[in-house]
Amino acid sequence: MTESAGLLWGLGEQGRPALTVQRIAAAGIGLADEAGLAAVSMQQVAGRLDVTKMALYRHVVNKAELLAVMIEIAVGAPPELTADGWRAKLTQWALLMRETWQRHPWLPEATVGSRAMGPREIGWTEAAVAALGGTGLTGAQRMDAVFLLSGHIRNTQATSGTQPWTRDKRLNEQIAAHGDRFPALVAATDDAADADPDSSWEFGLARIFDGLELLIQA
Amino acid sequence: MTESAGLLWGLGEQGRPALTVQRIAAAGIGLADEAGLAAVSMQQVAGRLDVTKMALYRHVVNKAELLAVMIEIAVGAPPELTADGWRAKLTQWALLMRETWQRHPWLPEATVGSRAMGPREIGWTEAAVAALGGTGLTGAQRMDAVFLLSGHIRNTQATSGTQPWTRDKRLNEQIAAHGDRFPALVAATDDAADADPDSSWEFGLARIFDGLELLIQA
DNA sequence: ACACACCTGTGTCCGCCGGACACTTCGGTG
DNA sequence: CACCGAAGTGTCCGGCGGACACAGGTGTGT
Repeated sequence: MTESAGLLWGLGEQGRPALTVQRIAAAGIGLADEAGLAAVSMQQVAGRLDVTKMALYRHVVNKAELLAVMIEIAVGAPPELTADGWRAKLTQWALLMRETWQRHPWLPEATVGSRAMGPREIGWTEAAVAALGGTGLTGAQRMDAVFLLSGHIRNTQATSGTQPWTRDKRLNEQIAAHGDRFPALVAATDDAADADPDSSWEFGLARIFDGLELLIQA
Repeated sequence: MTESAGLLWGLGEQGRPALTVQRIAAAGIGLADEAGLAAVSMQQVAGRLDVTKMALYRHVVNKAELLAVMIEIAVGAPPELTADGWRAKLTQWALLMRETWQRHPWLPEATVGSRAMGPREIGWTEAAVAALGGTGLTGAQRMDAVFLLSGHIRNTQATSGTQPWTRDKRLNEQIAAHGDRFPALVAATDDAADADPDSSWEFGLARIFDGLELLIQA
């Protein structure tokens, strides 16, 4: 009685809404969205919740687990692919995944290496592999195709996977400065000067799909 | 006189061969090769040279510069592509780059993000772009093609870029445990159980080259 | 011959990191 | 009322990158 009365009365000005894994992960995601993955330290996350860093260790066993929960929450529920045909389905899938990764630019960086994957993350892979269902590809080929595609998505995500020499100012300067040593690069970059900055994404996607189509038709 | 005599006499047991950027970078590379990029700290590198960590800062301005020098030395001189035709040339290029990255498994991890590239590293890109010289592709397309290809190399390099769900034991266990939720994955992995572990590499390479060939012929 | 400047390496200090461990505090139950 | 377990805290540790002042030797101008 007394305690439930206390809870009721306390509800209004409840200063501390009780620490949960969800709230901790949300704080970490917010931090990563704003300041990058490197800014996610136990103290920063704790500070954002007005709590000592050690309090977090009551809810996550270590930083890796916090990261895992952050990823699982940030990727969100896997999509339903409504388009017709594997190519349209995979295009839809790639765009959705790209959107998600653009909303959380630290995701590519955080999802490298061997680690525990949550059900939502696996669900995304499931959706892509399922899209290749009626194509006649073997299981290994379907897995490899999804791997190839998602690798490309990761690589064209600016924050982490990207090769710096696509639109890198410093690189272009260096190429120009030592043009005699890199004639092919000078020619290519001159020609590419006013190209769509998103071209690598669409270019790669088209090549991959064309290559897959050739295999499927054979 | 005295000092040259001292130098001569000292030559035999010259305890300290003088710190240079090359020696420092070599120590860093050795460390990274053996224990991974994470093991490369200023103190560890210094310890390997029997020197205080602060001594290193006389030769490199900060850790990022040390990393840059390590990369430039580790990638080595760019190759001469002797094969005939763009496809054979790029295959040769990809294999050589893959060899280099296998010799230094930390390279993929170290070469992400925006950073200063050295002449040797740029030279590798030059070689690949040059291989696409007579194909009729525009400059932007040649750059995008090389970007796509080298992204695939990075992604299939086990240490960093790889998606864990290719041959990950834990993942396969989880798929099996919750098979009802991931029917397409169950089917695909069952079928792929005894596949070549290197299949993703060759699969992706073939798809990319096929896609490029289609574009070049058009 | 001497003083000076420079170059190389060192010691001390700082703030930040992840994390182990022992503690308080408090609410619910016997 | 006594107890227990859960939640949050404080203290400490080793390691990290790096700023800064300093020591020692060596070459050079006077």
